Amino acid sequence: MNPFTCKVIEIIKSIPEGYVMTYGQVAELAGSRRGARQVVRILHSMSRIHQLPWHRVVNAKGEIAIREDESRSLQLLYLTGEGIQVDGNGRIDLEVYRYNPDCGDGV
DNA sequence: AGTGTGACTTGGG
DNA sequence: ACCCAAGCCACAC
Repeated sequence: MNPFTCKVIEIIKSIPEGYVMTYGQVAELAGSRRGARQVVRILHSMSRIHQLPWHRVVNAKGEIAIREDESRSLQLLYLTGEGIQVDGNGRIDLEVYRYNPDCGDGV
């Protein structure tokens, strides 16, 4: 397993309850700004194995990235269950719920 | 080996 | 605010 994958997993596991991160954010923290798609693949592949909170990962628009499937409803349920406000289109206020490991605690 | 696709991102109209 | 196009990377056929 390459360090990038490992980092991505660790980062996603570090997302606190009630907060979300974008794919690009995770990828950048893992060391690859262009790795957003790779993050997606890792989530798809490892979420079940590593029990990752995949529902706390959204796209840059702050919207639930997944297509219209059961999983999307499940993610919506998880997010709202953690206290995150999601609108009818599955959109989230990134300015409010975005988690910054580098600044979220110190600032 | 080449082509197509995706739970993405950013920039421009 | 919304829609469209181009860029990127890894995997599947």
